[in-house]
Amino acid sequence: MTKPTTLIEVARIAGVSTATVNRVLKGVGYVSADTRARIEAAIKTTRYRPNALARELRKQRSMTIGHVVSAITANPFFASVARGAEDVALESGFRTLLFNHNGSAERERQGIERFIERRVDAVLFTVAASRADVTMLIEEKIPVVQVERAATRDAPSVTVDNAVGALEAMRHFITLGHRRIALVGGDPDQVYYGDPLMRAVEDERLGAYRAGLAAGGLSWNPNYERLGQYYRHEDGAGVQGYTHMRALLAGAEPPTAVFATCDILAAGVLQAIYEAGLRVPDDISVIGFDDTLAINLAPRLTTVAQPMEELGREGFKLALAQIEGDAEPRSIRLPSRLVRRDSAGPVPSATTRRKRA
Amino acid sequence: MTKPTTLIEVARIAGVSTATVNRVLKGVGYVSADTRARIEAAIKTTRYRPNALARELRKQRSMTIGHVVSAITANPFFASVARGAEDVALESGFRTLLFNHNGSAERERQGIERFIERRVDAVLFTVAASRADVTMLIEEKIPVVQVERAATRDAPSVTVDNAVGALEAMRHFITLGHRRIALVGGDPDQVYYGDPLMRAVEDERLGAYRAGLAAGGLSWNPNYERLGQYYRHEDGAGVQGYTHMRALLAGAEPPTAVFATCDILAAGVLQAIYEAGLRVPDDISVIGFDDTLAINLAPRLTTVAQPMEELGREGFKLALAQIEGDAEPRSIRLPSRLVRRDSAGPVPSATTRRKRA
DNA sequence: TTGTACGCGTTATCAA
DNA sequence: TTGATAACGCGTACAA
Repeated sequence: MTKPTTLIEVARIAGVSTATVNRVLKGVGYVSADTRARIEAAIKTTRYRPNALARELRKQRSMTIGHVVSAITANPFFASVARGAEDVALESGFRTLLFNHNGSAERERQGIERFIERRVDAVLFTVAASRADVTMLIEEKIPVVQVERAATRDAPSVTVDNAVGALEAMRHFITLGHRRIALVGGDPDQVYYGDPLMRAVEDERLGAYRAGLAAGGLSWNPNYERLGQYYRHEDGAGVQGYTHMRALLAGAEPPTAVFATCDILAAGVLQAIYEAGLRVPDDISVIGFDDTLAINLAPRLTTVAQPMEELGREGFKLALAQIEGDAEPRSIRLPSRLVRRDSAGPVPSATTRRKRA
Repeated sequence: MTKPTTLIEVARIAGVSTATVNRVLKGVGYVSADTRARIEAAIKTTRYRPNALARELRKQRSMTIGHVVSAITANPFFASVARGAEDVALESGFRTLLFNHNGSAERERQGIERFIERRVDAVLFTVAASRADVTMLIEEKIPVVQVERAATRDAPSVTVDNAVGALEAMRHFITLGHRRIALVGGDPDQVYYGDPLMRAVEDERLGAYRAGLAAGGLSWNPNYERLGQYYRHEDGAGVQGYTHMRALLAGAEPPTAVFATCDILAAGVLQAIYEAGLRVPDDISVIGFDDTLAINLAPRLTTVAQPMEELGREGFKLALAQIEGDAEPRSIRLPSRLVRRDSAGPVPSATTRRKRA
């Protein structure tokens, strides 16, 4: 509350000009050892702290990047991406301003508005709620980077090759002898209103499931494909996966393997299996996606990991490149990969299954 | 990159002074309908955005509060608290600047340093890494609020009454007929170096366990009390609970109920039980603490919930009260409460147990 | 080697 | 009803 000391005050105490104080502060230019000592003493005794607001106003550079995320509480994925971005930003002397839009385009708009007023040097979208918000920033000439999903091709993005890891998962199932493989996943048509760009994530995962089936010589069974939302913001997470799995178990020929395209869905799948008194992977194998909840589930979930922190780190780097005017910032694509843990095992033999029944 | 329009420019275009523009911007004072229209037109065509940096410098009020958290990725608890604080801050026109210290006092120090330079109006600590950082801010006359744990009595805090919910959990176990109840929890002596204030959380939970035992007429069994860290920042979460539960199961008389004082520990407990081929709650009942992972585990975990978002909200309110100079900001204490789901059931009868063995 | 002085964009006081 | 003008705290070009 008592106002902090200013540079002017330090100068007055040391009996020099602000320019000289600034020289010792920045460590540039010539300063006699004598005056330097006096100034340093003054800085110490007054506990002087530079005012970042004034500096940023003067330099026209806020050293801040805004990071819009869906909702840090809805999916640990976002927390990890945010942390990756924060870490690398800090190293470059930047701070990140985090903002949760919680799925609301209106709220996102307000957040962006404040980012602009705050004169952030760039904005990261770890999934924009609305494409309009992204394009608005582009029009304002503010560097933008889209992480995980791109809403427009007019700004660079760092996305994940979802297919590579998903195909690995499918191959794993098939190698283990599974022939009745179900999918519990996000519906490209429902997620983000089926936007042609945003749905790429779901298209890739779903595509890999189907391609994996074909590659294994298995035919596609519509009853084994359960598509919907990942989770709803209102109710608790997991319910979607649970519901899908219940339906699958109630079907004529339940699958022996389930590929859930999100760990939160996988958690629900495990709950339904548990409730049915079945064991994983003895009766049914499960593979998830993301590697968020995976390590905490029982059994420890085999899952397709996304490089979450790296997404954040690369996102920041792309932003920095634009801030510094580097020519043509390109988009980046990172791989996903299968992490084998304990939820995927050999298909139960007919005898095993009979014994258990 | 092209610099944004300034108020001066708007004034020039509208052919008035900055003072007049400011009047219409703020909606105060007298402005003729005619000039108002001209000014509004100028604002619209130039897409003018006020510069928050300049405003804050001038007003000596950053409308920003810093929020130091342990690590938003280590425990979803922190993400929820952060979100609660952000939500209510936004409503009051404040923004929050989030900072993860990741358990490092040194990193926390740097974060604080930047908060000060940024002239944040207050700082929230959702668990400080070092008491020194809290006291430093107090000396700088910057309002501080401690959330979940207090490192010093010299600043207000919003904490949780851990005992009330924990006792409820113990009573629940006892009502269900359990007599062999184990604890898997944080060790007051290890957590935060056994600091007398910081360990209050663990003291309360552990105390409630013992008190609950006594209240149920049960004797305390040292073999049933497994204390340690919650999780380590390096390796994956959950391992601690898993290890503890393995030991418990290997003992002579395994417990029929386990109270884990953190959902992450509970997740590990469930993993060990699952691996042993036992069922929850049929063979063993489990209750967790926090209500973070709970909803996603199998079976859905009965747990003692902390009002996480409310912790954040109240934390901000306490900070705001200090900023506005309200007399004597008091500390606040919120209740915890048992949330019954599917992981706690009646103690298995001797016959049931024999049949299953 | 050191100092002067202006500008960054707002807010707000005081005159007109 | 409107306008000049002085801060806010820092950085820096230029002068001394």
